[in-house]
Amino acid sequence: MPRKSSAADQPLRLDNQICFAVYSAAHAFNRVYKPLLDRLGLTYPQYLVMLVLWERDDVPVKDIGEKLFLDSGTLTPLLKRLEAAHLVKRTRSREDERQVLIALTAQGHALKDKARAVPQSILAASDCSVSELVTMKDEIVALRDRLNAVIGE
Amino acid sequence: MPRKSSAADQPLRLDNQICFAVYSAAHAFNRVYKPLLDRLGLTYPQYLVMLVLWERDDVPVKDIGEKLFLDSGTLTPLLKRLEAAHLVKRTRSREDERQVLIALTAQGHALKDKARAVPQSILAASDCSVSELVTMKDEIVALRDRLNAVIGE
DNA sequence: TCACATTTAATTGTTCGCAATTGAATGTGC
DNA sequence: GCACATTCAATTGCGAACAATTAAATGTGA
Repeated sequence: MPRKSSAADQPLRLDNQICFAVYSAAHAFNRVYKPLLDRLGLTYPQYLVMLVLWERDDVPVKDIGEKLFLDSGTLTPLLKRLEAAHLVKRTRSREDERQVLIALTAQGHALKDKARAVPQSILAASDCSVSELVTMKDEIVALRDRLNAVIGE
Repeated sequence: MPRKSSAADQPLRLDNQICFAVYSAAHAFNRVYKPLLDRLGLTYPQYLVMLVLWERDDVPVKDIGEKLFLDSGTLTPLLKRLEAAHLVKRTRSREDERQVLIALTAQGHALKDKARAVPQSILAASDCSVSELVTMKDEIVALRDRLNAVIGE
């Protein structure tokens, strides 16, 4: 027999869960990005790595991982694919042979100009004012940082 | 030579992108959920499927996919793993042989009680009032729905 | 110096997520 | 009734994401 929906079930309802809101919004973003990034020959995580490198070049894998909250298990194969696409170069550091430094190639640098169109398209798709998005972004980042703080315990 | 940071670069800065806020928050949630869901023997996407089924049982794969924004390529293997864990049963519909109906087993139903502890722990980890979370959730859902509307064009 | 811990990438194995394709079942227009 | 399109799940292949392990380089303490 079907059970009656009870007040005790409310916290378990899908629509009440902020995590699902975030999870499904992340996928929605991914789907909006897909056609834009296809033109650049990048996946979304690859695009994030390129964003990091466009800000600062010649950094160890670890630094990229800290900025994106990703580990080497994710980044190593991703960076190898970027290298195969001639966008980055991977070289062992002279000072510390454990580190692999990631540097942009000329092609990698050049891609930045093509990438400038992307945030504009995303803004349009969001159908939202910049100030609203900035407020939301800050709230989500604050939540993320509180969650990450709990993990480190 | 290193290029000077310019105003034109601002939209490309990682910290300015709401999509990265959402993306990284989703991963942070995942990491907080991990130890909680390990006790239930579920991954996070599996947990989402169970949330759907706890609300309504005996539904075709497609219905689950519409609620979670996932397709059969993701759900079919996931549901087979849930079946292997004796939490659901997959049977072809009599009325429409194309459909596979997903029903909870007794174990699957029983797991709901153990799952009630999860949202409480997440709320605690969020370190945030319920009303704040509800507001954020509604904003994020609204954004997600606008993004999804663009995709369907 | 030498044993030991720490740091850093790489590797392996499992699970998502999705595009593209396949194949069977169903619905439709004529 | 029959060709045709549509619907639905399954499959295949690729790219994340992460846990756990490995291996090499570096740092530290006695």
